[in-house]
Amino acid sequence: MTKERILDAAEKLFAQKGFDGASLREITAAASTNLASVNYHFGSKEDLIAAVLRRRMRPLNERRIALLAAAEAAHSGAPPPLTEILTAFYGPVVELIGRPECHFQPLLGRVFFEHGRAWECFREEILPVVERFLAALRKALPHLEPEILAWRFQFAGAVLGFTMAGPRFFPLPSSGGRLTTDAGEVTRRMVEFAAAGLRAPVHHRSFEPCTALSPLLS
Amino acid sequence: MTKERILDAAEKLFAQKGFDGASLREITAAASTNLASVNYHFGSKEDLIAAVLRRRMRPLNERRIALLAAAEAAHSGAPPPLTEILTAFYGPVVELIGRPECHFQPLLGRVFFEHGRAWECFREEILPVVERFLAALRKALPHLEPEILAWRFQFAGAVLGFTMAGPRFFPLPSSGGRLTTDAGEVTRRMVEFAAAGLRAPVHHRSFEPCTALSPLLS
DNA sequence: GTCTATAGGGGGATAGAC
DNA sequence: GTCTATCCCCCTATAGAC
Repeated sequence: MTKERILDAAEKLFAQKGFDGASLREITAAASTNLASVNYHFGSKEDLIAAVLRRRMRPLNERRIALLAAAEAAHSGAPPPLTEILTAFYGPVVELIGRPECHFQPLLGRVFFEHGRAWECFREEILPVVERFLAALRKALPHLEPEILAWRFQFAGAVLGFTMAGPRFFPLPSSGGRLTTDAGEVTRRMVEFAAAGLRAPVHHRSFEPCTALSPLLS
Repeated sequence: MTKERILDAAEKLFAQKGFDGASLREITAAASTNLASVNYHFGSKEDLIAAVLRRRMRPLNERRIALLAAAEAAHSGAPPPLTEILTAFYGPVVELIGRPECHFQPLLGRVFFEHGRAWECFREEILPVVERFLAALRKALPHLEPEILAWRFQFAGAVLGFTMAGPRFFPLPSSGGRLTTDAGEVTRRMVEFAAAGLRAPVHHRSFEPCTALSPLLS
């Protein structure tokens, strides 16, 4: 199917060069078709971007919700452990690493910095998921102020978004070369980091002693 | 100075529209000058991007190193607490929020997804800082395997990069509207999240029970 | 140092044949 | 559905006057 080939090529090139950086010309060339086919099948470049995002996000988000519901059901009413909630959120994305034909992961980080159709589409797709997971987290962490929980879930999302762009600080000379890309391993590391972060004690107004740094904290 | 006006306009427009999305035409128009002045002062668009990044990153990174050194000195040899190390890393960036003429923060997230000169320049500037902070963290967390520490510091960087793009999941209906943008408050929340994440217990191979999710973890 | 003018290429969109 | 050809716009870079 031409439509699928265009989506595949667009996903790959958008991931490599960004939404602005990849032209319809190179996308259609990579898909072994012509410029006009994009407008025939999708209408415009912006609509193509939205289609690329939606194709992956819809099943992804359904799986997230299903995993969360399964975790909740397994604990029959009691809130599931943070690790399970976070695994339901991260896991379906990290799984994509194992699919060589899928180049969606870097887009997941990029959309955060977009302002047009790409962001609107992503926001539409992700908002119900965020609401659903925030509700589960509120039950698991009832002592946390909603605003602090909201910040911390944003942080947890950041961990995912950046990790999916590839570990770009590394390899450093001092980190001894490559980092693992095993999906289960990566998920575990993100989950243990974010779970601890979500559970962190809340410091109101100050956590002394930060003597040398106090001017920073007003 | 024309050169400064170009840098200011470029920073603002790059932050709003991305490096590809902002054209030299609109940048020079915003800077009340002409196209040719960019090539006169900087050489090319890529060189302008590098100049925009370096102008902010150099003092920023010097301040990070100085704050870390001060924290280490204040503890006379003993490793400083994680909160101080992280405050030295985050603080100088978050401080920029208070400077309305500075639009550098979103760029800090964007560069992670770039592949050309922008990334090379960012990498050059950030690598010594990463090495320096990793060394400090190794002393503060000597039990952590270097590879796990490297991943976790990457996560800590992700928290910063995404937060500087603005809390884009929010405001959600359920989060009750706006989140604070107070610099000290934001720093504290990032620091407490990341400090807990860095200190998290390490789960090798599995953290049961994740019954409903076990297929995810291979 | 600053400008105008233009070269030269590449972009998205579309008309119209097949 | 698919293609070629083309329109028209905007891009970066540069030459050359002042």
